[in-house]
Amino acid sequence: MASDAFRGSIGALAEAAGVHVETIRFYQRKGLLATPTPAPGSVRRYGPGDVARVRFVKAAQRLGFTLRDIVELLSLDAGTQCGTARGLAEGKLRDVRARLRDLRRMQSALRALVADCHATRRTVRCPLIASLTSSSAG
Amino acid sequence: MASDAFRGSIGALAEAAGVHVETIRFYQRKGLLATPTPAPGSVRRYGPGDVARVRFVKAAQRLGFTLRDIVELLSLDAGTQCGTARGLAEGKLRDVRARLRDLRRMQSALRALVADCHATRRTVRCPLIASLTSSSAG
DNA sequence: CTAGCCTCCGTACGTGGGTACGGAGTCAAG
DNA sequence: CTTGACTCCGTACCCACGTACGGAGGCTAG
Repeated sequence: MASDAFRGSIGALAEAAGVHVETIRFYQRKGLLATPTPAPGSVRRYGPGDVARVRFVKAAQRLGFTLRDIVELLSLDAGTQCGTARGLAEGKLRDVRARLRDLRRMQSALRALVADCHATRRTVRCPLIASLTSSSAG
Repeated sequence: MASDAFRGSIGALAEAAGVHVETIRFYQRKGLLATPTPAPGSVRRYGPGDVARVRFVKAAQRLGFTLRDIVELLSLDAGTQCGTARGLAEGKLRDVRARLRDLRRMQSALRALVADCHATRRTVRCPLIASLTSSSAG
C-alpha cells in the first residue's frame, strides 16, 4: 500500500489523503482526527493511520454517511465497550443493508438501460424511479 | 402501492411523499419536479408520478447522490436519446458499483464486529477503517 | 359572509461541509 | 541571513439543501 510508511506534515498528509489542508483542520475541529502535539518549537507530524482515517471519512461520505455518523463508525474502529458498540453496530448494519438493497435495485435498472441502449439505438426509458419507490413503501 | 391513485394539492403531495411543502417547492425550483399549471383561479394538482419522483429523490440522496446527480438520474428515467443516455448510464453504473463494493466491505466488518461482541462481551475493535482504505489505494 | 385552513410566492435564516484569507512563526536552500 | 514555501490559528465566507416567515389570495363549513 502506498501510505504504509507515511510520516509528514499536515500538507503531506493532505496530499497523501487527497484532500486540502483546510479539510484536515476542519476534521480535527470536528473530532474526526486527532491533533498531534508538535515537538516544542516545531510543527505537527502525522503518520499512516491518519492517512487511512481521512480516506475512510471520504469513502464513508460517498456512501451517504454524515460526519456525525462517521464519528460513530470511527468509535467502533477504535474499540468500545461491547454494550455500547453492539447496539451501535447493529444499527449501522441495518442501515448499510438498506442502502445495499437500494443500490442493487439501481444497479439492475441501470444495467437494463445500458443493455436496451445497445439493442435499440433510439430513445430509451429506464424505470429508475420504479426501482426505488417500491422500497420505501413499507 | 399506497400512492398509485394519488391526486391532490401540494400539501397532500408533501404528506404522501413524507417531506415538507417547502421541500416540494425547493425541488421545483431546482428542476427536480415539474410545477403543474393550475386550473384558472384554482390551485395546482399533483399525481402519483410526483409522489414517486419525490420518494426517488429522497432514496437517492440516502445513497450519497447530490441533487445535481439526481437530475441526471431522472433524465434517464424520463427517456433520452441513446447516445446521451448510454454514456451517462455507464458512468452512473460504475459509480453505483464502486459504492456497492465499499458498502459490502463495511457490511462484512460490521458483521464481524457484532459476532465478536457476542463472543467476548468485552472491548471490541472493528477494522472498519481497514475495510475501506484499501479500496481507494488504486 | 366570515373563520379557518390552505396555496402561492418571495425573501430570510439555518446547518453541514467545507474554502479562502491574512498575519505571525518556522524551516530548508542558496 | 534572506527568500520562499510551509505551518498555525482565527475569522470570514461559500455552496448545498433545505426551513421559517409573512402577506395576499382562494375554498369550504357553518
